[in-house]
Order: sequence, then C-alpha cells, then structure tokens
Amino acid sequence: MNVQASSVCKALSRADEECARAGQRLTVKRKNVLTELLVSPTPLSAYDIVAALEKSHGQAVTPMSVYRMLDFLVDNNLAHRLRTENKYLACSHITCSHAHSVPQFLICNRCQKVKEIAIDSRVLESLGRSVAKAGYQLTQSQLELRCLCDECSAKSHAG
Amino acid sequence: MNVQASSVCKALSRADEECARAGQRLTVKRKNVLTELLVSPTPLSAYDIVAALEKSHGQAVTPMSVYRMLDFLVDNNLAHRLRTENKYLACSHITCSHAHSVPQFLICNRCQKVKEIAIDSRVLESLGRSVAKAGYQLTQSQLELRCLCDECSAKSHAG
DNA sequence: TCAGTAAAAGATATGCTGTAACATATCATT
DNA sequence: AATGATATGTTACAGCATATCTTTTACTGA
Repeated sequence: MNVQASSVCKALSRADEECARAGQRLTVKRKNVLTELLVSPTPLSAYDIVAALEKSHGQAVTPMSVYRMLDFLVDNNLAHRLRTENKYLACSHITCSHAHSVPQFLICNRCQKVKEIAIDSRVLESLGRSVAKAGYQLTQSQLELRCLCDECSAKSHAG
Repeated sequence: MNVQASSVCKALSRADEECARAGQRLTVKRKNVLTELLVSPTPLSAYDIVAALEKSHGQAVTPMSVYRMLDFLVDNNLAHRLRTENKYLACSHITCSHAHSVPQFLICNRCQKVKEIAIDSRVLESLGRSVAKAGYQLTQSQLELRCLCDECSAKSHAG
C-alpha cells in the first residue's frame, strides 16, 4: 500500500468516526464518492464523479445521486464546494482534530490544483471592516482566490 | 426624463466613447444588453436578459447572442460577471474617469442587491501576503463576498 | 460605387449544472 | 413482521453555457 492509499484510508476511517459521532451514516456509496475526491489531484464536478465511479467501481450512478452524496459530504464537513468552479474537493482537515474554521481556497489558474488554507483572522477582520465601511456586513468569508501555485510559478520562471 | 434614465444615458454615452477610443463597436444590440444591466436593480443571468429584451424591445434574441454580447461588455470593462451567481451586472464605474482597479463585490444574501467596491489596497496586500505564506501567488483578486446589505440589516433588526 | 473582407449576429444543436417529485430499498427499533 | 426514518433509484425538467455553421452588417480600399 503506497503513501497515498494509506492517507486515504486514514481519512476514510476518520470520516467514519466523525459521522458516527454526529449520528450520521457514511454509507459505502458516500464513501466511494469521498474516495474519488480524496484521490483526485484536482477538484471534480458531479459529472466527473459519475464517470470516475463508473470507471473504478463499474457502478452506474446518476448525477442526482452524486449531488445528494456531495450534499451530505459538504454538510458534514468532509468536502467543500467551490462555487466559482462548480466543483468539489475533499476537506483537507478530515484527519485533523482541531475545529473547522471557514476555509479559503487558493486555486491555481494553470494546473487547477487547489490548496485549502485558513487565512489569518486579522486579515479577515480588516476585510470585514472594509466591507463595513461600504455599509454591508460580511456574513460568510469562504474566499476562492485565483492564484499561481508554487510549482507552476517555478515552471514559468524557468520557461 | 427621470434621474435613473438620465444616469443610464450618461453611462451609455460614456460607454460609446470608451469603445470608440479602444476601436471597438458598441452596436445597438450590445447597447440594449448594457441598458438592461444598467436599469436592473440586481444582477441578471443571460436568460434573464433574453426575457428582458423580449419584453422591452420585442426582440427575440437567442441566449447565444446574449452570451456573446455579455462577453464583449465584460472584455471592455462595461460589465462584470459574478462567477458565484452565474449573473452579470453593469460596471459601476462606466461614468468615472479613473482607471479601473480590480473590483470586489458585496452580494446581499437577502435582497440580491450587489455593491461594487474597491477594497483598501492595504487589505488586499495583506491578503496577498497570507496567500504567499502558503506558497501561492495571488493573480487576481475579484472577490465575491456574501453579505447583508444596509437596508436588509436594518429590516432584520426592526423585525 | 462596388467588390472584398472582417466583425457581428442569427440559427441550430448540444453539453453541463442542478433540482423537483415521486418510487423503492435499506436499516433500526419495537 | 410492522413501523418509521434515512438513503437511493428514476424520470423529468429548468437553467447555464458553448460549438459550429450560416447569414448579415459595416468598414476598407481600389
């Protein structure tokens, strides 16, 4: 078993525990969807997942079902939805014990890789103050930021 | 002519000038699309615009055409696309002379009204530094922030 | 003026994203 | 086994977006 497979296993068993604690059922199908997200290097659309499940399990799952399973995963903090991309990705912190704060996402424009981070709360507070100056109240701060990732940045300097 | 109509006219003639300067053609149809965006209190989807043009001009325009016109308007800084909403809105600064900086959008969760602002550059810089700490380079900072607007906030305190 | 050309718009088709509504299956408890 | 709750299957459809090909428009230069 390689490193990735091991970390996927760990994430899955952790997800099991979390669901059990919350009185939620991480069924086999839901787990399969989560697995696809965990093994994918980039976020997946619902239809990507339909195709991936077909390929890896020979299961013919409808988009409708996938959307429901994704809703479950998102509701239980096991996955996130990127609204600007119409894609989904596994939560990076399934295996962490600390409480989940609002995630922010750095999306590489070139390779589509996404990094989930927690931005310094002071930065978010000053963002909130900027918004307040405009007369609005910030109610949610899941940012999706377009970036160039470290690897792509290195490549473009080399090229 | 009421205040709104006057400001729409002003925006349209300004848009004309800008396009002329850039060697671009602001055709009647494109102007009609821009007008719909200018008069709408909230952002519109492409299909909303199809319906609006049908209603106000009796024109049967296909979604395909509307998307092309929207692309033109966005490319020429006359309109913006909200990626989280799949909607479009007129640029707030058509009538301003200053250079366009990257816009940020405050989207009211309750009434869907959107305010376009330019966030304090120091806040954006610190955001950029947070991103850099994660090894990424921020390449674009069009934020779409979920908020409660001033009016809705007042209402919810009253209610 | 008029042909040539490029940009714009029309027309048709198709694919992707997401939800509604209702039927069936599975599981836990009694 | 009967019940109720949750999960999944099925079908249909609404909304968002792009591909491709054709026709029209409007600018250019002889």
